[in-house]
Amino acid sequence: MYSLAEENYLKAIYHLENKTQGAVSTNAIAEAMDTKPSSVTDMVQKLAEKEVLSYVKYKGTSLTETGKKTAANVIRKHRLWEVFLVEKLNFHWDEVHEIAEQLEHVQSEALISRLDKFLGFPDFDPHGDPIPDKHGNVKPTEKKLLSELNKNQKGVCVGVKESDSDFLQYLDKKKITIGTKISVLGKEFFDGSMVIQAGRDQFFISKKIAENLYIQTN
Amino acid sequence: MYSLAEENYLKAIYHLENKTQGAVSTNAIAEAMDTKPSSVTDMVQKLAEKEVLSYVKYKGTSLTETGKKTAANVIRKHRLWEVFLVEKLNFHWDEVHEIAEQLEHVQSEALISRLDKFLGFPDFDPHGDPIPDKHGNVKPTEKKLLSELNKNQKGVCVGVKESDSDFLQYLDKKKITIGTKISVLGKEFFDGSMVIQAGRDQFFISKKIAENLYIQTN
DNA sequence: CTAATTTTTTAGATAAGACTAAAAATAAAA
DNA sequence: TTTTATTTTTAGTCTTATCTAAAAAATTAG
Repeated sequence: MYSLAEENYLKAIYHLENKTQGAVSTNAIAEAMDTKPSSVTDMVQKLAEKEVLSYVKYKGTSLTETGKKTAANVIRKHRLWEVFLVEKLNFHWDEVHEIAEQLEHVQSEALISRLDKFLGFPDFDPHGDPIPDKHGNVKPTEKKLLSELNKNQKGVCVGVKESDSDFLQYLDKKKITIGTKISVLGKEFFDGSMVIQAGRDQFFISKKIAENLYIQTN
Repeated sequence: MYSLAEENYLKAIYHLENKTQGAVSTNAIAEAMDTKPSSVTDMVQKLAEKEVLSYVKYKGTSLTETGKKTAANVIRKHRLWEVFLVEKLNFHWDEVHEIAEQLEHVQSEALISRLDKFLGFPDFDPHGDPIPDKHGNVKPTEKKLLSELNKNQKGVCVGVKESDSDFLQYLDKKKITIGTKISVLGKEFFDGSMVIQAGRDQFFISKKIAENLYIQTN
């Protein structure tokens, strides 16, 4: 269907579209893909012919519906494999990205739908990012940083912002993982620090920690 | 390390070496890979430079120790993934080959060793073929066709010769699968038919069936 | 509103892997 | 042992995806 390179371009453009608005610039794609702008121009022209994106010279590109669906499907596969690696093979959150980058390109509808079932139809990957459904739809989620919550608000930990190794070890120690219920017992406006309930433990966390944890509140 | 194409060549040559003796001919490789002999010559010359095989013009090629190890490793990955697909994702024996052809090229030592553990360190793939260990060694096994056994001999079903869809359904119906213990209760020399005990059931099978089932007898 | 700078595109080249057509070895037949 | 047939290799092309260097738009500054 699509080559490995094409899938990677679609994925990168998809992510860039969700990060900023308007058409995606050639340079931005080049940087995201760690390649040269001239290579991007070539590829983008090819993908435009295939109608997965629209491209206007000097103006940038944006994915068509087909392109979005295709990209979301690659991302779906990536995230399902990440769940597999962490849940079944006991990898750590921060070890799975590169492997999933390879697994995401394996072509087989049947494989993915069976994997999905095997994993219990997960909604989020181990970093808390939502897993698109088989039609490429991502259910919009109320994902906020813990630091945005106020006293007495609560939610479920769905991910981290930066998956720094030290930070992940901290979370391990505090037994915070995807799915852990968290409520804000107190918040200090002076420094942004909080007292929270995480699972059945209560403890103090700094603003830096709170700004690195994603919470789903709906 | 090695490209996808290179890995596929090594794998094909490995299989061909085990099927016939002496150097493997260019034409044989071309047929196995469904490509043209001229392409094979190119690739084989490249692989000779990399010292994974030795190649003498017009005389054919044979894998070096490094080449054998590399090929066995790809085959190891292929077979482990097949076990995963059948045991964990409930695919049928005859559906997994193409998917495993893709998965076998995913590069990650850690992934394979964890997968191996997750699957309980299997010795055989769903077709009964032995899984090489991490050093590329295949333990020699006493694999015979059921039709070669005589009265009162027994063993364990380790695979099928031709994985025809009708045949697999027959095995399903008879509850014969990899690991099923089989003993020959009676054998008719006239037509090669047998009465066997398979698991806890006893029944009659034709010569055609017996010639299609691999049994490990040691 | 020109000039300078940045961004983007074009043109031409390269490497991997495959192909076709033709040449060279080897093997088989007469 | 020549001749014929088969196998294998070489030479030259093609495609995909990349690159560098140079040209062309678009932006920003003066």
